[in-house]
Amino acid sequence: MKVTVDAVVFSYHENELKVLLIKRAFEPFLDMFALAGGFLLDDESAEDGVLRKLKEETNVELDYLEQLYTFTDVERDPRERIISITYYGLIDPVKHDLVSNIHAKEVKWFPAYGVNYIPLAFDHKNIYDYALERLRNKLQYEPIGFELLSQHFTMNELWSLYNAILGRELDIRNFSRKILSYGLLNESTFKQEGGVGRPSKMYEFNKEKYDELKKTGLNFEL
Amino acid sequence: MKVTVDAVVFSYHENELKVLLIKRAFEPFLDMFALAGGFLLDDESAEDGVLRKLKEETNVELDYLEQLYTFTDVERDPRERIISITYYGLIDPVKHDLVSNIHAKEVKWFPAYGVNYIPLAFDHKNIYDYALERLRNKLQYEPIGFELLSQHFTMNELWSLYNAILGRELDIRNFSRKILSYGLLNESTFKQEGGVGRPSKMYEFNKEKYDELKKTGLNFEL
DNA sequence: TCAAAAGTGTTCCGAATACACCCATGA
DNA sequence: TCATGGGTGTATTCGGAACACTTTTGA
Repeated sequence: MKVTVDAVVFSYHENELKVLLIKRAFEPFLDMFALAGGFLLDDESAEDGVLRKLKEETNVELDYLEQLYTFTDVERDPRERIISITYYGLIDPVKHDLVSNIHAKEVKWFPAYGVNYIPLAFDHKNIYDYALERLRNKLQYEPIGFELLSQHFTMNELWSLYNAILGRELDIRNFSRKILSYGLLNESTFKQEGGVGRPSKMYEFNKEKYDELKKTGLNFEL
Repeated sequence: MKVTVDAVVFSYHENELKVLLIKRAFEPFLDMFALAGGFLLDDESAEDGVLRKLKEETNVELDYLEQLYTFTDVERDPRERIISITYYGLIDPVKHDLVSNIHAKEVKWFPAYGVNYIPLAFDHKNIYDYALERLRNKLQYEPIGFELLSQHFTMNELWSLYNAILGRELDIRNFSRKILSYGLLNESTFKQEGGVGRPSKMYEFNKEKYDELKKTGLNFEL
């Protein structure tokens, strides 16, 4: 039985959630857009396989990777029986530059909410939907939003990201208070540059603190 | 690459959460306890494969089945590269009778909290831990507790089940109010039999109502 | 009529929400 | 000094937690 790995990679830039798609350079589904991915090798774990394929096909390196689901429908691949172990990944926007290569005809960020209008190869639409739902849920009870921002960010940027992904307008004052109350953010020495009005404080996510709190049973919410 | 499916099957009887294990009849790990499972066939989905293997090895038929995680460590099987798609299942206690067969030397329910003291084959201990954690989490935000009870049950039985799985004593009055507030339980025409004191009302889970409410965005909690 | 367990009502507290005002900065 | 966006404080509301009493049944 053959096994592939596929990844739904999200990024947040231009005030929008984006997803990484490639235009297929081979049959089946030649020239159609699809998730990055490919066959898993015998000497690598699925995680390693995903990272390898992403590097090959898109040149991105992830900051966060989580297994999503394994799709096993008998008919999901027109060639033969192939199951797919799927992942979703998050990436720092400063790393979002893409590099063309022989594995794909095109590599591109698509607005996440426009993907519905693009036909995708295989059952990749299902996988994408599943990933988006998972991202939305997870965002609300795990501090993963930071993975989609640069190391130093303003509260407003974090808030905009939450609004964009959750699709509703949160009260920024309550949001800010809540986020800060977990003590997971350090004030950064960076200063916001440009823009009118009072410059915002910048923060950075304190991963060590998070790992420490997780042991004692932190429950992050909203 | 070979692919197996493995299942962590939970049941609740004798006021205890139990897990289904089999004693292996073949190498490797001959005579060791392990999860039910086996190789996935080319013409079946993973779900179908799990149900087939469970039927073969233990004769149980599940009321609830959910994919857990796919384990892909290169070294997880001493024979060769084998990945495992794992599931957890829940079963109505009236169906908990087990049947011996040629696929396993023994088929047995173990108290869930005693599994730590039993060496398990392969990486099945990891899988089991993962399943228990998932069950605990899921119990608190999806109405799956009913799947572990008979069709007709008392509020006290449901409450005991929650206490046993979550490992803490909930306030039964608040618990009862909360559960009933979702309107997912129908009062059953059954009457509790035997026992001292005032007989309890019996309820049954209304799955149709649940499916209906889920569409309009129910969020069950605790 | 008594014991045992089921069932209902009420108070209290804290967190979530909604909302208004003050502050810092650059032009 | 003024416009712009950042930051803080507070009243209100709602749900969760804690807790005590009444009801129903079988013996």
